[in-house]
Amino acid sequence: MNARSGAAAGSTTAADRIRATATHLFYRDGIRAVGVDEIVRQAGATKPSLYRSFPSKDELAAAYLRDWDRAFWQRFDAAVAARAGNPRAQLRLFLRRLSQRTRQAGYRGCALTNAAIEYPEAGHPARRVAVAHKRKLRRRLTQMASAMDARQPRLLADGLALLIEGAYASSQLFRGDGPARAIARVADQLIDAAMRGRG
Amino acid sequence: MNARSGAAAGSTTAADRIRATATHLFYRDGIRAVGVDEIVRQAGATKPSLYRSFPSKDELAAAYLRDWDRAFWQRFDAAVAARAGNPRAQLRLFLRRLSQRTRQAGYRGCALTNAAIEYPEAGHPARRVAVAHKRKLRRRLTQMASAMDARQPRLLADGLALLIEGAYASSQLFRGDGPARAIARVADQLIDAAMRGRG
DNA sequence: TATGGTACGTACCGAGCGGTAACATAGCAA
DNA sequence: TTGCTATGTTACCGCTCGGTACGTACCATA
Repeated sequence: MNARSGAAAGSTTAADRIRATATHLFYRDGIRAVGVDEIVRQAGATKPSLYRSFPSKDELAAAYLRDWDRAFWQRFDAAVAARAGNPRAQLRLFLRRLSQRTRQAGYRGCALTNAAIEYPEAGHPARRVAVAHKRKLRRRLTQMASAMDARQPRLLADGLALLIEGAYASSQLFRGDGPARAIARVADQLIDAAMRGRG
Repeated sequence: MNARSGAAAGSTTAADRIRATATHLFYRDGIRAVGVDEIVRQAGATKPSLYRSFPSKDELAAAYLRDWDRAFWQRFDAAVAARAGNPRAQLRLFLRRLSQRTRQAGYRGCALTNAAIEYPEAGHPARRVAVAHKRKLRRRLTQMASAMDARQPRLLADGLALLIEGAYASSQLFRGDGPARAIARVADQLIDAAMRGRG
């Protein structure tokens, strides 16, 4: 009889429960702050089960971040699909939803950014995932800026990237009514500036 | 005979060397990643000396962050003094210097933001210092936006705050040529937008 | 030369860390 | 019945963590 009480009671396999519990705890408390004992305890599993499915805690963290990356692009692509053919509206929708998320209780910013800050060491598995994600985001933003026919697509993309990262960080410093609430309006000003004298 | 080799060889007292070494290691590796043993070892001191000067590692971290806060406002006020009476120029100078700093080797963003991410728990001493700092910064930015006679000072201040936090975070994800390089130009666009139709 | 304060080191504590070895068990398919 | 897969159980490893009880060298003053 297991004492499965935590985040993953419904899952079937131990690996799934461990992954789900790790996701919950890593995001809430930070990766370094959470021990593997605590993870398996809350998952209703044991350490050998963890190490049968993941070669190390670092790799478990990397898996958690890959999950996050996947979920991020689902949200991103959902906004893109909802405003097909209109990159400016796609961006606006994504940012408005992001701004709403930052106000939710328990919001702790971007797991990938947080992990990169927790693990500054160059080759760390968690860091690798984070860096790859951010590069891809920057590319996507540049493509969208180009599709909008912005005057300097790279400059607009970088401005938007700064706003997004700023929303992630500041939402952890101000609860609820921080600067993140302004991101959609401010992004609009940036896009306006980039479009001035265009279609 | 002590083996003082690290960051604080010139200092006289053990407390000073410990503080200087902690600053160096905390900033480079993160607070959680650095043990007190490593600090005192590199400071050429011992743990009792640490705990005579600081009640706990958490309070040592808080002291480190208070130092950082002080240094930040020195940089900020230096830019203000160099462009007396011209808040827009003050901001531009500060951001240009910030953008340069983000490109330096070993730059790891804002120690206060990093600490807040490492310690999400509400009452943590390190977090307290970080939150107080960010509130003060937001107030200062709002004052400057008002002094510029911006249309919506709070909105401009929040936009600038997002850019600044974004520069801190993204400079840790992209080395050298990340979005942070654009912060001064992008901030100018925001200020332009806020001033449109004004003096 | 005795006293007292300051500054510091030696040696240790219990607890937790990430990770592993050896073995038991339950369920299911051939 | 056999064997495979997935899981749990128990016990352990070496190491590091933050933190402390206690002893000591030095130095100024009297």
